[in-house]
Amino acid sequence: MNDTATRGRTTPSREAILDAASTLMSRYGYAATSISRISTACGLPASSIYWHFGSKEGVYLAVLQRARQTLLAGLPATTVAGAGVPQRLTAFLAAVAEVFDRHPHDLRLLVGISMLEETACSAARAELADYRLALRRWLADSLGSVFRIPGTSEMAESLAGFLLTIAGGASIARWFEDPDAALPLDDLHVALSALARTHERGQR
Amino acid sequence: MNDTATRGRTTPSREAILDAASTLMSRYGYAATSISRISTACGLPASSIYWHFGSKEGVYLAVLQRARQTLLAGLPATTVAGAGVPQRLTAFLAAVAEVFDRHPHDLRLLVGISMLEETACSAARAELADYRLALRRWLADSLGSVFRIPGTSEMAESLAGFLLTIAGGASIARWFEDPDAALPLDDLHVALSALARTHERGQR
DNA sequence: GTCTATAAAGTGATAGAC
DNA sequence: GTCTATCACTTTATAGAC
Repeated sequence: MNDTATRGRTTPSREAILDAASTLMSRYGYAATSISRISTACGLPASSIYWHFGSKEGVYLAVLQRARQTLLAGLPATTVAGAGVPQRLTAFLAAVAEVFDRHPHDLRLLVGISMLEETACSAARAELADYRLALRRWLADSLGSVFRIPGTSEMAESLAGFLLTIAGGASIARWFEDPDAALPLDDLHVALSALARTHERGQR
Repeated sequence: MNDTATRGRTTPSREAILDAASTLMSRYGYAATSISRISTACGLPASSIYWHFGSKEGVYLAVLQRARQTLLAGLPATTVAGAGVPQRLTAFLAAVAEVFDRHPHDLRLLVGISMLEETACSAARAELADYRLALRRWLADSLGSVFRIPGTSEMAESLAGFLLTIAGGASIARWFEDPDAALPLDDLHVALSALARTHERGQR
């Protein structure tokens, strides 16, 4: 990928290409999404795609960056309101579920985008790692607010990791079994409450 | 895919092709794994691959079938021994973790194998669904043994679904972050115990 | 910035000798 | 069952007119 990716920040045609590419890639994966399919999907010739993004990997990288921005921009504040821990936990989990429901597309790009070991350039790997890290950060800070502890505490980090794992697993389940599957909110409430109690007792 | 896939059940060359194909597909996904790469990896010409499996989809299907058999054959008995529920739950989770550690390859085929919406034939979709269902069945029966309830009870099924989700999410985490990441056994013990108590109280 | 045209390589799949 | 050779097509990517 050369530096042509820096040309033209948010022109309509660039966005149209990214729309087509992200739809196709989240559906079929990186390898199975060809430039020609993107071209027919967005109506622009292949050479325009190369002019904007330089290479197929350049398209992939731009798709990931936009997906990350979209999803992170849609996250609510990490300050959770509510009288007690159970109420705040319920409110927080509802917010998580809403993000989960609203962004199946972007989450699939994060979670299920074909294999990465050789397919993607290191920039794409870094982008995905940042993506995941930002989600984890948001979860930990929000959980800190729920339990009135620092978001950087071991407990908040640990609970965030557990929740991120479940969100990833639920994203798989949604794709394998039921496209409308939601997060198991009740189970999560019970499980996170129990884990929090264990942490507070200092048993870990 | 034609019926040539039924020729020769377990000849050495057939196994060699499947070894190469499953390694490549679990690493790079279905779309990014070409017949020629399989050919060079196993040392047999492309035409031999077509003679054995009829098509690329035929190879994929055979890979999935063998992965399923391998993984399911390695599952321990669903009867869990131990004095009390906590002991049996610990023993069971250790067994799950061992399967998780021992079969990263087969689990990746189940979980991460590129996108499926159009790539795979319906036979492959059915194979994957069966695969997942069999795992779920084993989890539910084992959990039934742990809690001394029927494996078909709502509680066992519900806990199995929760655990399967986490195993899938952990498989993602293993691939994204840490190749040696294991299942969060302590967290799972706490979470499953709490969920079981909630079920037994009939609160769900 | 977008168009047509095309190069160079790789793809799935097949034919036919042995 | 495995080999070489090959077909028809698609792939990524570029050249150059407008």
